[in-house]
Amino acid sequence: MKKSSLEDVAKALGVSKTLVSMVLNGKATQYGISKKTEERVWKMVEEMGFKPNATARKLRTGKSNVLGLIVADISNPFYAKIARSVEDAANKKGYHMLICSSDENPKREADLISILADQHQVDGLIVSSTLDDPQMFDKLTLQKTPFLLLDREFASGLFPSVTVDNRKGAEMLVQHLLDKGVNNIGLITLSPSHLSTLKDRITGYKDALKKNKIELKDALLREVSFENLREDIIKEVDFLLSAPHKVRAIFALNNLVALYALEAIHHKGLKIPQDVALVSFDDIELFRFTSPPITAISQPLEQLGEHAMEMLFGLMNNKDKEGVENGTSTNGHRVVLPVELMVRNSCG
Amino acid sequence: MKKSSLEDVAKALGVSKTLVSMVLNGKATQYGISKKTEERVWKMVEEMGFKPNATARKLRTGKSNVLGLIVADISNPFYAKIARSVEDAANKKGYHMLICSSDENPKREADLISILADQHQVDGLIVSSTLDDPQMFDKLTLQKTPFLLLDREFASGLFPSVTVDNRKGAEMLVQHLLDKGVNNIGLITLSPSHLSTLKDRITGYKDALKKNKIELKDALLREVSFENLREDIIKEVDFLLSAPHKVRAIFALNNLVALYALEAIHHKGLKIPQDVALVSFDDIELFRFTSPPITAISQPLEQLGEHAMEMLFGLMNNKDKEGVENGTSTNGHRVVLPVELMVRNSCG
DNA sequence: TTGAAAGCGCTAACAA
DNA sequence: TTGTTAGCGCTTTCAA
Repeated sequence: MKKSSLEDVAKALGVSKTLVSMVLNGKATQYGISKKTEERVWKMVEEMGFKPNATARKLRTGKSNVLGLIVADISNPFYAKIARSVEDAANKKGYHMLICSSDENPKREADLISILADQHQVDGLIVSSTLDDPQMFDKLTLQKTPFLLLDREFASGLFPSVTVDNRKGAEMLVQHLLDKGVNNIGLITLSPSHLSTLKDRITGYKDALKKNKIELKDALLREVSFENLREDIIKEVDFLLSAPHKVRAIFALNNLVALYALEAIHHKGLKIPQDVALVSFDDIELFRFTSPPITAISQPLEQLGEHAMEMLFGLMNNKDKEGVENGTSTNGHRVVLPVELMVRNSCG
Repeated sequence: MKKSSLEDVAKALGVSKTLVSMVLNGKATQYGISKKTEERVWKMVEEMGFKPNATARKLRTGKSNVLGLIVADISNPFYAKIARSVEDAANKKGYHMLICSSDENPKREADLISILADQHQVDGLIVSSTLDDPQMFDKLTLQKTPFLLLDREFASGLFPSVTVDNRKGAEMLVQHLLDKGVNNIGLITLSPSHLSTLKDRITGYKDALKKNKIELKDALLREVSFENLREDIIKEVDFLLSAPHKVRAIFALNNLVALYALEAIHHKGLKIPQDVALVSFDDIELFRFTSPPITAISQPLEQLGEHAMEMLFGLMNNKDKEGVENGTSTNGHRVVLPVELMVRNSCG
């Protein structure tokens, strides 16, 4: 059973492909096609089970109704939720998602961007980028591929982006610890350390200390590598909890770090929050179930997806309107969403 | 900066499109193109940053290097892990994934299948199906769209599939409880109840009881609805733990059920495992962190993806070889992977 | 060793 | 109100 084409439908009806195409694209009235003919077309389309070939359509119109999404790791619940929220928002507009994981590997991400944008020519691209160098995005801008940065942005702030207030979130988290009377707070971040999310969170940490006139000790800012997370974290937790620092709290810069830190702390036979408090960015469902439940910063994931789609569609439409020059400024295409402190029992 | 086409490259070199195409597809030697010419082509391709347009290629060859994946919900960590494992296996062969969530909605799933297979014409399709009626898959078989069922299959067993041994897993879980001396075990499954995974797990539960000569009480088999999970589970947990049944253990048929059951039990102020034991299918990372950690059946997710891809590629290749009639039998295209019991502290 | 030309299935400008 | 035709960018037969 071969799939039927526009031509098959047209032949079966004894009309032209044009006619069928016009009806299918809802342009029957626009072209003044008689109601009767239109109905005949619809009936035959139904009968033959005809579905327009998206590939051919794309080749002709340049539109595929496919968008690309690149995240660090789709199996990380944080990105899985983001992906779902983006998927839902896209579906509402008739789009589907090509989803790829970069594993925080810049080379891989650059390849993926090129594959999605240049080869598959997605209609739009959403990237939670791990790149340090904005060159790939300059290229996308030049070749007018609509794209936006999700969750992470570049220092320049020149590209359209939807992010959350990482600085503020970190500040809230640290302030919460200070309010609880803990002020010797170790921080564990991870490489690649150029990520805006991580930098902003560190800034938030510093801001909170400064506001409370607490001395910043650089030795308490630890960095672990993404490739060697587990071992590194065990080491750093050990370092922070031992003399001379003996921190009373650990601020994990993302959910993965928090999880491994939690294990490391338990492994040392220490109690949370009695012996050490633990807070994390990236609230994930898991944190409600740990012992004790972990205080974390929750991000409005559904809104991230919705805003991202709205903005991307704006960019996709703008693309056609030639007059508008957008490339040197984000033209208001920059959204920062507020975050929420989820207080649980990991800080006493 | 417009993207360059084959023609642009050809013109720049003063050769034909054919030549460039042949070189690009690694057929230079096959067609006896001179080394010198080949090199000139590669150089120009590099210089102009030319990337072949996958859409045009697809239209011509019928191959897009895109595969479809439909799961219930990509934000469910279980499916997120599966998706990642499938993505990795696909990438190794140069393929990328269009990923969609069906929300256990049969209508939605049928639509998605049609969109991916008929409109986008993916080269292959992997479905963790929520459908009761195999009709959609009969259609795919007829129109020779390579596909396979992942995680869930149909009673007929006629379609290619990669699943895990759900029956055995459930039996192991129940046997584990029995070994611990708990034999009054309530089971919570969920609708849609026709899913092979759920049915097989229930069979496993029954088999374990039978082998141990324990009477099966149908009243202990509870079903909650996917749409109203939380409330239903609270109700059923309540029912099972109260007189007259007063079960000593609850077997959650999947990870979502387990999570809500855990909350419900905690909410009632009961202790696990002292007051009631809890076990679950679908091991997720979260279960290691709950209090207490939950004993569960772990599935070989990476292997699921690998086997799925291997089988799908087999089907995709077979498709071309006309002689082979495969449609009435799975021709060995049916893999059932073993599962593992992860004993933790939720059973005493 | 290379090129010309057809055609994948669709849309849209133009013609009738 | 409907049809003819060109062409999106590529691969592939056939010819040279």
